[in-house]
Amino acid sequence: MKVLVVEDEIALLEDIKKYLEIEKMTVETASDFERAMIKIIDYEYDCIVVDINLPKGSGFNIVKELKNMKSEAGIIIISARDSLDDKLTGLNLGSDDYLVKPFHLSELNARIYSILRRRLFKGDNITIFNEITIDHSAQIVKINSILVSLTRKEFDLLAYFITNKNRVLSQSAIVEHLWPDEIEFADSYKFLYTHVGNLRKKLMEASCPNYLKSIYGIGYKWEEV
Amino acid sequence: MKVLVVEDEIALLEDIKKYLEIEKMTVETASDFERAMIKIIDYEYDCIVVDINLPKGSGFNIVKELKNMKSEAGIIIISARDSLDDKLTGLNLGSDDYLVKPFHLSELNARIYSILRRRLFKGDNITIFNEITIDHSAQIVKINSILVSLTRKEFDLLAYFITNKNRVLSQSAIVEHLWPDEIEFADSYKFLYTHVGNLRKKLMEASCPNYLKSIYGIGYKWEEV
DNA sequence: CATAATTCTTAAGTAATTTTTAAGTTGAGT
DNA sequence: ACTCAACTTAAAAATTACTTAAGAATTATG
Repeated sequence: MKVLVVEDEIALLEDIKKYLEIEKMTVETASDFERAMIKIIDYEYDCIVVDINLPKGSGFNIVKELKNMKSEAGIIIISARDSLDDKLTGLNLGSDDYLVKPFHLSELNARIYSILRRRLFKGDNITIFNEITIDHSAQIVKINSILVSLTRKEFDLLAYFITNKNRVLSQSAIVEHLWPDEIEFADSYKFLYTHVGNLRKKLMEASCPNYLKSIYGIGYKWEEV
Repeated sequence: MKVLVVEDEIALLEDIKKYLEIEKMTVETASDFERAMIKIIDYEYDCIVVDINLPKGSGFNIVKELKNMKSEAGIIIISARDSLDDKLTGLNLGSDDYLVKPFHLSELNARIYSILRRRLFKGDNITIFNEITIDHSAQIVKINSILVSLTRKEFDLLAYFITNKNRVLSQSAIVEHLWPDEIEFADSYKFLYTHVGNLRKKLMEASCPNYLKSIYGIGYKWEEV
């Protein structure tokens, strides 16, 4: 796992580097636009964390250049500005995530892992669980070869359950996975019940056995057998 | 998750203890080098949070001792000094993380969990006691490979007993651990009897030997052999 | 660009499960 | 034999989970 961090505040840069290295990533750093571009051209990274406010050129230009190069790297923008405009500009240009300063290093770490996980699903990626077939790239689910129409949240839920089968998933873990942006409502799981309920109903209508067990006080578990 | 916090500022020590207990960790404390070493020798911890500036010996020596003992515990150093030297000394000695005062308790919590996560990849978040297997992350208990369904209080009780096997636990210690919020302990421990009773019944139904001894007038003890 | 259709979220009411309370019974220690 | 601690049981209270339906917010469509 190779990460490039582009940031001109040296103290923060060092902190990020150290933290990510403890998390077993290979981290390289650059503190201005030019050096960042040199590294980007020379090496392939899995993920690039870039500050918007840089000497000698905006971080947005780095995102643009990456897209021009058709780079496969995930992009996380960090910025002191919290304006919606900046967020949209960043995401429109093709960045994968946007983090407002100040943030916890653990949060940055989580988002990098999230990008990697998404990366794994790229390409024709098909999961099969008994009578259920999930085509992640096409967002299609078939049960006994018959197509089941799920909404996006329902699809994400099912995919998350099945890729973590036989493990107990806490409601907070599920919520954090399905709503990575929401932090405030992390302890309100009311809406999760609705989506779980809808998913269960659709699966039942497709005559799929009930694999999804509720674990009272904790969360859910998708059980094989 | 068992954590030892070594810190001589009592106020900070108490704050940390409270915060981590809310996060469902079992926390023990020590305020000087000697007492810390006594606890480290006697019990196994998953993570040790240690201040560098201690009465009767530097925190660095604790790290050294831990490494000499080939302890598996994760180590987080906290210190007021922000010098790179200290940081490097700490990390070179084999600590996992370094936190500069003042810090947010949530930050400390995140780093402890980070250590726990790393530990998870090593496949070690499972406690085994004879025929009993406790999976702490999944909150699952198996006896002779058969899943036993426990409520959360029952699970917490069993986990607390087994992680403190062969130690006499006072009722007040148990109550304080399972109900960290309650302040009115004066009203005896009637409810503990109920949960202990329920736990015993479930264990017996799963044909588990009776390891849990009552110590008249004091509390309970989970006895090996 | 406005409208329709779908999906997501909120809210309220209900059901299921766990926790606590309370009262009565058993058992240990003096 | 007496006293207090420990245990059992069952029901009330509290918490957590589910269902349903309607209001927002998205997305699709003409």
